[in-house]
Amino acid sequence: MAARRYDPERRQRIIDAAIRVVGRSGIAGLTHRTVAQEADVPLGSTTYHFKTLDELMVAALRQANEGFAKVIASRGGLEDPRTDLAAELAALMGEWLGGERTGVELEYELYLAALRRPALRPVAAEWCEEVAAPLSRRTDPVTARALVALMDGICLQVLLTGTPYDEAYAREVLGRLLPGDGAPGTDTRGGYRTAHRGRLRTGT
Amino acid sequence: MAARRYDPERRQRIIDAAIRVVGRSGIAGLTHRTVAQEADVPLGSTTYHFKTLDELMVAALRQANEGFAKVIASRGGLEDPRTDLAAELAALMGEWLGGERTGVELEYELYLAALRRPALRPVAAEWCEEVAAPLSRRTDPVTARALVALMDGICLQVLLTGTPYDEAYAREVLGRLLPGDGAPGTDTRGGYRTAHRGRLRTGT
DNA sequence: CGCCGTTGTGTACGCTCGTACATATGGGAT
DNA sequence: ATCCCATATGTACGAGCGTACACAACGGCG
Repeated sequence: MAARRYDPERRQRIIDAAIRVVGRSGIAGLTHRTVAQEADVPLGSTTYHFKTLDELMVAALRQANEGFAKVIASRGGLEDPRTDLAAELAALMGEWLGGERTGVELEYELYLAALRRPALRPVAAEWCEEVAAPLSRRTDPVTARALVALMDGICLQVLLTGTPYDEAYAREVLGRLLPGDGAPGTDTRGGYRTAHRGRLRTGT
Repeated sequence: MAARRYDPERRQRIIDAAIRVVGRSGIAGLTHRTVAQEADVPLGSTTYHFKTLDELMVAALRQANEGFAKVIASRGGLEDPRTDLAAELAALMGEWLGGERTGVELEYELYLAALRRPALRPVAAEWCEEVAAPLSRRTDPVTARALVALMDGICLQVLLTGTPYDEAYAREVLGRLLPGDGAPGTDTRGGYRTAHRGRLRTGT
């Protein structure tokens, strides 16, 4: 394994390894040693590239954010003004939550770590803005921020309580947040049913 | 259960100490030793009463939940159908977030810990239901759940990104979630302004 | 009154952690 | 070709962790 000297991708590989470690064992399992082992580099290498674990987490969170941003971008429907925005978002969440729990846990854990680690807060703020930006183009900035907040809240309820994700519910309440630009469902008073325009998508 | 070396307050004091420790140093700082020191009991005492740290966290989270439930209950306005529910909730959040950050961090950290610790999930679920229950009496269960989700999301955005809490914004978007039961603000399209009935409250 | 099992306490063990540091290496400036 | 220093590595240290386990205390029972 020698001949690893001068490895310009070393830093990147360490970040990738950190993400895998957090995905597998959570932030609690993130140490210089576990990352070194996962990346197959000596201990000194991780401490050299990232003096502190916070630094490593910042890099990992930033990279995880980019991954999520790609997922959003790849789902073109968000920009198309003819689609039902609430339905589109609800479907997106369904897809995300329907995948491996590991990936979702990973991103949320890094994101939520900002609660105690001020170093992560700017990155968390970036994430909020990045997600809200494309939504702002469909509605307005205030609504966009609220949509992000509600999506966060719904995802957390699913993840924290173990309740299964209910896409119709998500579509309904997301729709209520949209300013009355033509349709959505504030008319379904005492509980949503099937009263929805827009295409239907299978939940998770 | 008889009174051997009967110290019924011992267990409770350990829980209280655990809450203080989490408030000060976060979950990462929660160990049998730190709790023992904080509670001024020997190390063996904490391991005796709580075989595992998860067990201790469950007790701590449950107790923290009770504290929050009291805060809600003490704010009578929620039950009074004449008050503006969205404004009431926004004010409640303002009060909560305006207090010491420690307390808010504490509850959220324990709550969010359920993401990785299945043992905490039933307690987290209880909390959701406890908060949603009184809201269900004012609207319907679906709306109540959505209100809780949105409040969570807004609080998290404040806590994770460092953005200051904007009570008028919260009131506006919470109001949009309410089914059109008479008033609130889905009429303010492209941005909220001052268009609100109900009393005004100073933000944090 | 004196034994006994439940309940509480103190200490010591093995492990992993972050950190520091002395050393090796090799690309690029000269 | 030579030298220099940012890069890379291996090891050692002290601190803190969960856990185990032997021992002290004391109410109930014979």
